[in-house]
Amino acid sequence: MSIPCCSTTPAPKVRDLESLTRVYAALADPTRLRILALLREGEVCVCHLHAGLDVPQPTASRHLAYLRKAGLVEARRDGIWMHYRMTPVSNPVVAAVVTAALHALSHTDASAKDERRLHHARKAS
Amino acid sequence: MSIPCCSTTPAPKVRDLESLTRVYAALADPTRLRILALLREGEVCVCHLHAGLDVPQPTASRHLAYLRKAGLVEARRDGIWMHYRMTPVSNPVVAAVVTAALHALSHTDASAKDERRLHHARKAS
DNA sequence: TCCATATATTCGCTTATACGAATGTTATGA
DNA sequence: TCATAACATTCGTATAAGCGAATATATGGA
Repeated sequence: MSIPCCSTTPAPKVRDLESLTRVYAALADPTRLRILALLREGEVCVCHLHAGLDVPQPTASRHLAYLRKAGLVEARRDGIWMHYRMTPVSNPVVAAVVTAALHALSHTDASAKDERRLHHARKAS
Repeated sequence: MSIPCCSTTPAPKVRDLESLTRVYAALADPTRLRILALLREGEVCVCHLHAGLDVPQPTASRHLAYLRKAGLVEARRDGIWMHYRMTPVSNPVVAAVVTAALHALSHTDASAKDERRLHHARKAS
């Protein structure tokens, strides 16, 4: 597997293992992985996210807060709605980890079902 | 980032998100990441591992058991000693995740120090 | 058989996390 | 100002994980 950071500029050090473990902890939950999969193609509002995931709204909100604190997603307010999107990861080493995660997610059945529910919810609203 | 599984054979499905989250949970601990970094170049016995990590022996043993249950490492007995090595991951999607982890680890200061301690312990024995 | 070394497991405790349910907050519009 | 919709947070509880200390297991040799 080729890692882009090595072929371009000297990669900044991952200061400590702590930051790396925080990313992995954020990925170690099925609901959060499903959220990231739904955000792969762009921002989604919370209402569509929790419809797509078929989980209670507070559950989606809590996991989004977790991902936000881990620096993996960020939010934008649009009136009543909050739109979440993936944060462009500046650290190329962490970016490679996230890219691998997204690739793995694209192979899961759960994500495929979630996407269908998401598209349905978006058409309905 | 190019992922080998897509350019070669059709990748087997990651059956469920559970297996994926178990891998990420296994990676979400600094001691376990450091262990994986030390195993990158081949098998290491527990005595050298816990010397290289500078942690108590039961701590190393517990984390090795965790990694073993997660399917990331396997052990071989050689008399009194147990040698651990990374398990060749059959699932190419999971393999890509692990490869990204190892790459990230290679950028940490902690791993560099651990390797120096490991080499020192090996020479001393 | 008995001992020493290497490794694994258990115990007690503390901390982190996940969930459902309930409640709080913010923005919009009547 | 009040009601409502969309989100966020808190509370209580259950479960999992981490650590130090102690203990158990296994192997090889005297």
